[in-house]
Amino acid sequence: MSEGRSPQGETLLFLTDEQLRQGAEAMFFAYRGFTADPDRILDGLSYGRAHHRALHFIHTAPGTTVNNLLTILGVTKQSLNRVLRTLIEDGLVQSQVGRTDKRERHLYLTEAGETLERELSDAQRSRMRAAFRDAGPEAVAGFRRVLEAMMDPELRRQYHKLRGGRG
Amino acid sequence: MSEGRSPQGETLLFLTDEQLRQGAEAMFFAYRGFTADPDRILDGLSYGRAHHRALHFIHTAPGTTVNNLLTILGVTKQSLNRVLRTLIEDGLVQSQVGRTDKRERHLYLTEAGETLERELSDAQRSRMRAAFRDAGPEAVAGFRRVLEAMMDPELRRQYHKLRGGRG
DNA sequence: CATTTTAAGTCAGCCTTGTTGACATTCCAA
DNA sequence: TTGGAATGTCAACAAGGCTGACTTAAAATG
Repeated sequence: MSEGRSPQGETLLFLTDEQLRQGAEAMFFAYRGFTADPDRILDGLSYGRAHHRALHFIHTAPGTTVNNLLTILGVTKQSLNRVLRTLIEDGLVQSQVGRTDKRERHLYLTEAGETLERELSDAQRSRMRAAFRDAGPEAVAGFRRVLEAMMDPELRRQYHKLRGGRG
Repeated sequence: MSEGRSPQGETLLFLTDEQLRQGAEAMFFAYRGFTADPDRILDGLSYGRAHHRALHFIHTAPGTTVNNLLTILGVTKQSLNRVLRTLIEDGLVQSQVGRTDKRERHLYLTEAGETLERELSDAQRSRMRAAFRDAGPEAVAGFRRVLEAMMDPELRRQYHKLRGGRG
């Protein structure tokens, strides 16, 4: 498809409504694939996708506060609390009172939490690895560029913050 | 397959666990953006994301049967039926008994249905258009290549079937 | 010091959207 | 004529969102 050599003069075929519609459907179908493998694992346990997301981001940002996690996940504290409570009860997540500000709780994965997080992430990554490999490095770069441009500015900020120093 | 200049010798940095994790987070944040605009419109009406999906795919594949739509959406007939019933009651979707096989129902958008579908899709597309434009045609091609590689084979088949003749 | 604000947690109730299971109807096809 | 497929419907349930109201503790601020 259009290898845009000429930003001005070209037909911009990739911006037609039909192309955009196709892109939307690709997002829909791909997201299903993206969540399918960890979902299968979670089905066996008494957890859902919400638990996976919490584990994922606590792993990524260990010591994060509850408030910070709320912002990242984009849910209410009541929703998150329901998930977090079971994870803490089950010994997958540890909540630690803040040292400088004792109102805050800092969240960490326990060893068991890390183990489950790894199992879920491995399942998810193996599909992504195959997709990335099939598509090649340049496609992956484009993939990321488009996804990033699609985010809300506030979420993009969060995204960069998470990857800061690691990316 | 891999575009790479040096399939063997290169570091394959884009396949490290950290890079894959970053890709997963990009998917998560971008999908939020992807659904945000139509969701805002739906909030006002008494509809949800499920209604949007039904409208979208009936628009894309007019005359589709219920069973076909079930496969595409990946939900149970009971779930779809609940959504479909309200759309039909509200005069957005028309269900037509099949001519050759009278068990089947063929689904079409009414004029009102087309109007709402367009409103929702326009909202979604305007963000995608901006993202595509920002990222450029080559990035968009990569974006689509990766998404397609991420789909379940059965869904990829559905995806191609939908775009057949149009894509 | 008194007051206000912030962080977190909790309770109750509601909605959407997914699920199973059971069952009826209609109609094609062997 | 009978079996099976496609559809529709009813009931019940679960996950995971939401709002609103309220408490506790601690920090920040006047």
